[in-house]
Amino acid sequence: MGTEAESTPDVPAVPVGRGVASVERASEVLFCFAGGSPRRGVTEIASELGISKAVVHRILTSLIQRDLVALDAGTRLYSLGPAVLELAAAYRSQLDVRALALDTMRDLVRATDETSTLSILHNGRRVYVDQVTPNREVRMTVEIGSSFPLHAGASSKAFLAWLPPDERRRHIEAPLAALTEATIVNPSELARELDRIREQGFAVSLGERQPGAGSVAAPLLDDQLRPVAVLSVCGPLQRFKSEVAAAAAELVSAAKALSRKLGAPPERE
Amino acid sequence: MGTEAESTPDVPAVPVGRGVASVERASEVLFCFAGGSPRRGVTEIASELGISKAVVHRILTSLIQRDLVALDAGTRLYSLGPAVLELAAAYRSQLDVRALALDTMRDLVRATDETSTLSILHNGRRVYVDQVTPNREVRMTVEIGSSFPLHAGASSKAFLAWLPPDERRRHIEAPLAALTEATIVNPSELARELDRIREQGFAVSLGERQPGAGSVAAPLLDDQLRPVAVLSVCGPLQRFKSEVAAAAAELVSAAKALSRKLGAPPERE
DNA sequence: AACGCTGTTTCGTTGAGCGGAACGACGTTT
DNA sequence: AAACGTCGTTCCGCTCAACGAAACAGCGTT
Repeated sequence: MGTEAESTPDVPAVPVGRGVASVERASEVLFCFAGGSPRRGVTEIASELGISKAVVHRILTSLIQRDLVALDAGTRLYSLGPAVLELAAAYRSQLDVRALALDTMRDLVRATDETSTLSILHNGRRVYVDQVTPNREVRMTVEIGSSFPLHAGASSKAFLAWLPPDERRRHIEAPLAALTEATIVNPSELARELDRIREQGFAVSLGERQPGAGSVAAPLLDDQLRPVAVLSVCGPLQRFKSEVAAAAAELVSAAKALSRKLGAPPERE
Repeated sequence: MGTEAESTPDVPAVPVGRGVASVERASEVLFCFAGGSPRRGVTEIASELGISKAVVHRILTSLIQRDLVALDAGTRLYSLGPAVLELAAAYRSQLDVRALALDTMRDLVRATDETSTLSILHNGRRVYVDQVTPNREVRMTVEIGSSFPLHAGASSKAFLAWLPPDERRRHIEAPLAALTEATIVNPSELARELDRIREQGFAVSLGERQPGAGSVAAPLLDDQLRPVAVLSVCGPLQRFKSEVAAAAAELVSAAKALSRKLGAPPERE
């Protein structure tokens, strides 16, 4: 029986019943395209995942039928297929946080004349799920679907600051990579920063994640006060510095209004 | 033995070897979220796909482990998970046509001051894979990943016009839904239009797919002269009407340059 | 309190999927 | 030009993992 204190916590907590092995292998195959070289052969995949060539080949054949994987007939190399776009479009359109936040994001852009973004937490990283950009010559844009670590940038820090203590600790204690010169890489300094963020209700980053970009971010909290998503306003660092205070004020009131719609109790003051 | 003239050509032509049944079922489960209600229960999915509840449950459990599917603990309803975004981001980043066309699209936007889009063919429909928008108060935007039928709109017609005759015929003979008042729904009229498009080298639509939107579109052709993707310039109908000729000229030269990079032979004239 | 509806789990049976090995198609090397 | 290496693909008998009917367990409703 023994506790679940495994040495390799690959699958953190799976109290659910058994799944289907071949489906999980198929998922592995899919994701091996996401990280690493985009076009790969059967042998390469098989050796990387430690399963037989025949199995990889059969799985790829199945995935091809649904266009989740594409086969270049010339090179005999496999890659992701167009159907993943279809799934992603469906996911985004049914993501209720996104639908809920969209109008507010438009308002934010109107009020600040800077870009507004929405991020969710996924797999220990932060992923952009939406953005609204202003009509300006110079404006900031992000790549929807791209992901970033949780210690750098305003949106990431906002997540960390409102995550449960144990999750927060896990991310702080991991080695903190310096994405830019401004990234906070000292764990105790980051911990202090997170406390301050939580106190003032929003996070600020000036080039911590990306050089030349600044942003303010605040969480959307559900009824358990867990951060469902993070809303941000961001722009080119140069001009954004002077806009931080104003943007933060708009942002915080927007985030609080959205949090209430998500079931968070109104501020007690 | 009998020929493969089945009554239901679900899988058009699969000369490849057998796949893995459970992987194909898992794909079915995934896609059932893409069409229809976004949040569904085990029983609903099982009855729709005609497989047992236990199997659906196990498949969902497997997909959850990779975040391809998410489970709302409260309602016990399943939906697509955030990992599909990850796959889509990977797909888009490795789509070579997209990388190839991006600079040209930026140039097009600069020259026309209207939105430029890139579409690919998938599953008998057209899917937007990228767009570049101009810095204007009023501008057109499309939803990346959303898909449309092949008979309405400039980009769709451009695909049809350059598809092999049999594929073209298949799409023309199907019932043509009127997406707007301007949609061409008469098969023979559409056939004539496609011939004209092919002759002049680009397609024009004034509100055929979406009311109030106009566009010109031209195909990117590979060495087999097959349409790999379609490039378009589009904008709000009101002002776009007067820009059609100029936009078309820019578009056609851009599309020809890209086609050459894709291996298409230079124009013989 | 009994019903009807979920999602979940159990368990014995069986056929689907596994994988080692053979095959065939290229490209490179000798 | 023949031999080799390497790739993707296919074959086929064995095995165990997935199947599905049925039982179970929560809910909300009647």
